[in-house]
Amino acid sequence: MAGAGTGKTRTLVARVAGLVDQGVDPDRILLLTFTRRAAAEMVGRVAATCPGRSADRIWGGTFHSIANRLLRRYGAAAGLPEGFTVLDHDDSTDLFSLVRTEEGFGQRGRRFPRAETIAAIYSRMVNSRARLDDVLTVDFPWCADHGDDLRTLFGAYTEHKRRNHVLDYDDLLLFWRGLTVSPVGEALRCLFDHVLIDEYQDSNSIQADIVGGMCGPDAELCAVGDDAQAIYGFRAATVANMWAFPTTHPGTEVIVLEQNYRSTMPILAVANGVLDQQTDDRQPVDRQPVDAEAGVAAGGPASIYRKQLWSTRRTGPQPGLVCCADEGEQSRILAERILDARERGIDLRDQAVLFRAGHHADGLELELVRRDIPYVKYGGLKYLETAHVKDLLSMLRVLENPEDQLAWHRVLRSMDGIGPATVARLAEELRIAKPGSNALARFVDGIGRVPTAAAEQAAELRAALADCVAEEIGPSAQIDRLKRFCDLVFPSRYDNSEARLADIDQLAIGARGYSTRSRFLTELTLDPPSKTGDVAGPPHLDDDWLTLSTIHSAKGCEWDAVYLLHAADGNIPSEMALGDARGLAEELRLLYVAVTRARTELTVSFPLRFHVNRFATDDRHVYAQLSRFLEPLRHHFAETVNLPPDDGDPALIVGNVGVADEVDAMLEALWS
DNA sequence: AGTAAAAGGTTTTTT
DNA sequence: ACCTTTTACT
Repeated sequence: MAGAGTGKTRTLVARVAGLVDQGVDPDRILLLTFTRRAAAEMVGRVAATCPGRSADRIWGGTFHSIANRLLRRYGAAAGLPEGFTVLDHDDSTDLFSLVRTEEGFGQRGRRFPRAETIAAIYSRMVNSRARLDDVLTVDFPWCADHGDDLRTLFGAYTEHKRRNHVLDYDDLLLFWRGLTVSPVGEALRCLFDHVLIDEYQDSNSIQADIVGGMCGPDAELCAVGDDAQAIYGFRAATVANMWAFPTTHPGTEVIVLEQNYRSTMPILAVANGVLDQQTDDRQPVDRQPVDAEAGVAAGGPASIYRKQLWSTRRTGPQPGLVCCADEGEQSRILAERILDARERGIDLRDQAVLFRAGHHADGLELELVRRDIPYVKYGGLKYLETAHVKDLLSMLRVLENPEDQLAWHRVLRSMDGIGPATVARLAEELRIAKPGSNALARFVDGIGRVPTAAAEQAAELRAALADCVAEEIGPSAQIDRLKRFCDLVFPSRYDNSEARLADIDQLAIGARGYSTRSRFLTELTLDPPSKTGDVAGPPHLDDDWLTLSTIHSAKGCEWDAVYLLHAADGNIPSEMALGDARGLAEELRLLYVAVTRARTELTVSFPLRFHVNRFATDDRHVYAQLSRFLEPLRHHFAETVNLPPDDGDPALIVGNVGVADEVDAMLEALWS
């Protein structure tokens, strides 16, 4: 049980390294982390600590990637072929979309939830193991009318997946859990002597079952987490796993870490002040002061410690609070402060700007570009999610698995004059999804009639696929070859086709590091690059760049100087969380995560004026106030107020003097 | 019958 | 800015 910055990761790494040093076979250690990046880093650190012990053979990864590995090996017991395909989030959304049209929803004059929403409802239901009706009333009340249609849809979706031997992200966990309670379970439990889990507060109940199901009677289990940093409730993660741990696993020893090795006391004062506002009373709070030295408590029934972070870094700059007139002002002031910090010797790489939602950084990005300040943004729209990249990946997937219906649909649909109806006919003629029909060879051979508008494009596609089938050329060259088809198709499909074609070149460069197409594709679905341009390695930026990140993506990271943007009520806490106590509590923890990322300098800013909704074409705005969580902590901050001088642009309102009428009369005179 | 263009709506956060 | 639905056009 470890507070922010108290060395969770270090502890896990040290423990694993210790085990390996004692001669434990690395193969028999399972290390579950929240991201694959974290896994790679930790395994790397262990390997560095004990060289020559093949520490890189540890089973390290996310629940999903380990599930993937185990199911490839033991999936036969669950009726899975070795070569099953994994659907990433977008694929399952596409599949919902496909099934939805097949089932003919939305054609009855009433509006139906968007495919993305349907996928979200489904995933929420599965991961929280709640009944559909409850999920709808609690989390998606605006879709409650469509309960029955959704039932039909979910059935069709599942059938589709099973028939085509594909698994979505949720299935990976469900099948893994299924294996642990099946006759194969015993074999799985024999694989590992040690199971370790990072960020346990963000696991869901299925994952908790898996953890339990993987531990044989002699296995040693070690979980690390901070209940105050639980920020994935929207994904059905539950801190209850952590609280219940001592009960679920009798004989548990609870160790509490409270000393922070990261931040100065002035920053921790804010963090502690945020934490003090936790009111969630489902949370059993054990107020007894914990002896930081001994740090050990009996593992009684779920007990939790209200942590007070402390540090030996007693002094440091006072955190700043900046109140700005509007977003433009906020961007300007922050850019200046960032440059100033760099002057004072804090590299851009040691600074980060954090925000609640991806689009909160839009204004700042403009300002950074204008001032030539290099930055990398984490979160927000991902490179892989852009339409044209998905187009190209679909072509690779067709080559890899000619029975991949989703990929075929996307590829065929991209040509001119081909819509849903023609795609359906082509799928029939090519016998896609009929095992053994080899739709790819049939297509290359010229089977499948296309409308004249698509004739030239289809010919090029057939040729390109034929050139890539043999795989005598690597994935990068295949992408180059397929791009010639894109050259024909993109101009009519996208309005900025040049930029998109350039992206394809980037993708080809990124693929150079992979020996086979299959490796390239698997890597991309299980570990989608988290920042734009990640596929192609660091973009040609200067060596030094600033980090922009959502608070969620910043978990586990730290910087010397941290700026928190848009800290207005309605953003933090998000307007959508105001409804219930659970959501509000999570927003508070989110703020806690944000402020504890800072080592030395912390700046919080909020604009007084912000727009009502992000799609707005008008200029409707409201006047904002500081986040309710920070209001009681104002005395911890050095406050600056930046309001525009009063002389600028006074809103002079006089009555309507009929200018429009005059203009209209003048215009009409031109034709009447 | 089927595609393409235009109109109308849209709940953050992400493995 | 994107997705879904409706309408217009071939």
